[in-house]
Amino acid sequence: MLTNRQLLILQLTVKDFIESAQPVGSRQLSKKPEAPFSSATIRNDMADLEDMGYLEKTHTSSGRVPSEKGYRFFVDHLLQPQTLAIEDSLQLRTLFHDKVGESEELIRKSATILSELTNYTSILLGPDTSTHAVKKFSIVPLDQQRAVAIIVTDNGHVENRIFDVPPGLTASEIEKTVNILNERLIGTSLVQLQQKLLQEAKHVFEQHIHQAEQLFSSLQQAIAVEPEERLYFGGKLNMWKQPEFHDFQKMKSFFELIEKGNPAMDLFQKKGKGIQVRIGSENKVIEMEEYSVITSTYSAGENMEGSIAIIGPKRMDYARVITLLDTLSSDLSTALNRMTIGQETDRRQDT
Amino acid sequence: MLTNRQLLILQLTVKDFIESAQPVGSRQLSKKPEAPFSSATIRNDMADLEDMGYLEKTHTSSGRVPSEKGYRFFVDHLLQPQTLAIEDSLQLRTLFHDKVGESEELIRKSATILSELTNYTSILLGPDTSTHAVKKFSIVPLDQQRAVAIIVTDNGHVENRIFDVPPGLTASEIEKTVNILNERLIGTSLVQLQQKLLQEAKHVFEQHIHQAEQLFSSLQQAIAVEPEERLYFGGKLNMWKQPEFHDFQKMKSFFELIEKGNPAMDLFQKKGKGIQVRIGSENKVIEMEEYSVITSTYSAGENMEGSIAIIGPKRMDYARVITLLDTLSSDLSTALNRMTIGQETDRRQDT
DNA sequence: GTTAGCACTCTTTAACTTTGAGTGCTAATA
DNA sequence: TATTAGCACTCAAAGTTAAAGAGTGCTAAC
Repeated sequence: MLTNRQLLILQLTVKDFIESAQPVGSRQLSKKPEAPFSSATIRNDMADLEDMGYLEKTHTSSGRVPSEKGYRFFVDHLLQPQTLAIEDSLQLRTLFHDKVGESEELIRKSATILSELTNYTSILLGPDTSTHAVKKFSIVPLDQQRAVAIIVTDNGHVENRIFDVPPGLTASEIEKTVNILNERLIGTSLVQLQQKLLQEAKHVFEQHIHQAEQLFSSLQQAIAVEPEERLYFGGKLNMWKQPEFHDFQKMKSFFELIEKGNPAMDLFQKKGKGIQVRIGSENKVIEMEEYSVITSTYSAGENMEGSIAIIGPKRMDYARVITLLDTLSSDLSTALNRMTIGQETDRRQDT
Repeated sequence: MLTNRQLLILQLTVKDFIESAQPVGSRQLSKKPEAPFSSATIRNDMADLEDMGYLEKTHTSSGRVPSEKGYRFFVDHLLQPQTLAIEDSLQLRTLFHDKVGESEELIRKSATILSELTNYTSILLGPDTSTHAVKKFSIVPLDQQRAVAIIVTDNGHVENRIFDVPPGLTASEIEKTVNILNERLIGTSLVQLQQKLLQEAKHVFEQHIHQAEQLFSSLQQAIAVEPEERLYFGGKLNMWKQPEFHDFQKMKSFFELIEKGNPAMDLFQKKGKGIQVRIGSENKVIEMEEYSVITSTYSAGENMEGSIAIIGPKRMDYARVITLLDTLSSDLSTALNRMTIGQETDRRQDT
């Protein structure tokens, strides 16, 4: 369908526009050594490419700009495989240099570095922690009315919530409560906690504890760990490093999009593994029409998955971001998996 | 020094400018029923006020704009005491309706509401938690190499940190460790923790625990609670509701100021109690010249203090913000104090 | 099939004009 | 003496016009 020269010209046009953010004209292209054709020749090819929908003009006599179809073709067929620049991989490496205890920390840092490296906005979705198993319960009374419930999960995450203690409950009864919880509910995943609490622990409570109902309902509330999806942002402000966003209205709407969170931009509509590129309206959301999103996934141990997204202008440096995301997500996976290996062995010993 | 009419005109000028964000001219003012003078009269007075430095012109034939001196005079002498609008106080009240367990939560919410009510950016500085006393220690082993150290303070705050466990340490030894910590260090404030750990607990460790040194240094790291100043922001984006910030560069520099955190803007240079107003260059920082800051303090129990700041354009609605801040800070104080009363009684019982 | 040449289009920039709100000053007025 | 009307003047903002520059499409020559 497309001649070799047309392919070349399309590629050069997209590349040039990605760099310069300016519509590229035939004369300009013809000056490049990679395109040793006259401007007229290029003009003709460009006209054809425009007819086929790969290029667009911003106005009748302007240079060409890639259409979404053009970007899509570029990403699918014209992307030259790239190796990570040395300085990039050095930067990435620093992430794993000083070892960090909690996975959350590592993920947060990844978001930051990614945004610094790309100059786009990065959004990391943490793995769904609700499948983590409870390692230990603890209750610390604060005063007559209140106590802190603490849940430690097997990945080292600590959830805590303050709750009301029924008046007159003695310290020994609280101790008993903790014991019951620990006996009955250790190993339960956070999602199942509510349910199991009812099934396994309720009757035990009623037998042993004074004022069981009140305590129980308080506990139930405290234990209701909301399944908050954890989003980590990097470089929220980066979009204004892009010239096409040097504009008040655009920045404003971008921020509103970001701050509003995922409702509008359901970024992580994961279909299949590997790296996904969504260009402009491929995001299926009107607010995202001006942006491209590149996503990838990483694993954090035993069927726990997180996602990485980079959001930038359609005129994004796809090649670079893709390789960057590729290596980061695999590095992140190994690092996070190593963190949980210990647990696995450990858990096996427990049973 | 100033005639009554001049005072009136100054007041009206400032008020008008605060509302409209437009330089105010003599003719415009003369139309207001509050100023039943001819434009020429007003013009003369304005000229005088300009000579005295209370007003400025943006260019030779423009209307007048308050100078910093003008704002200062307005705030000090011309502010009419205002009562809180009903809808405002209703909004504020919602804060305290549904009771929240942890003080942090309440403070965070205050920041949000304040920014919504004012359309400016709010920054709340949480009380210095490092003086809180430890209520309970706990250590939960995760696997052979790692464990979580948990510290609960008497206000219900939970600090946790993952640390390395020296290989070969037994479960009973960990239990012993926790016991030692709880025996020796409960009631210690977080600031003193490091020091006391060394003084009181080190020798005990050496007597009872195998591999004391390694464990001890791990613990020491884990316990090093950084004295992070906790800042809570509300309405970071609000500045672009102000017309004078409908400008790319200004918004950008405002964000950089905010994100960079306090180094540049040491907002909470508290001098004296009560409400402080700092206008433009009174902030002593070049980056803050365009902004005014109004601060207030609240108490969170027994000589623990937090601060509230509202940052907006110099053309800020001082009257409203001041009353708002006044009532919020006192409401917040009572709420937070009530939270800690229980503890006080409780702590007395302990000793 | 490629390229040179040319007329044409459209944006961008700068220069110029107009309009409107505002000022300062002077002379008249209460 | 304090206020006001009147008038000439200034300046920013908005609109208009003109020129420059980059690009296109098309035709004819190579």
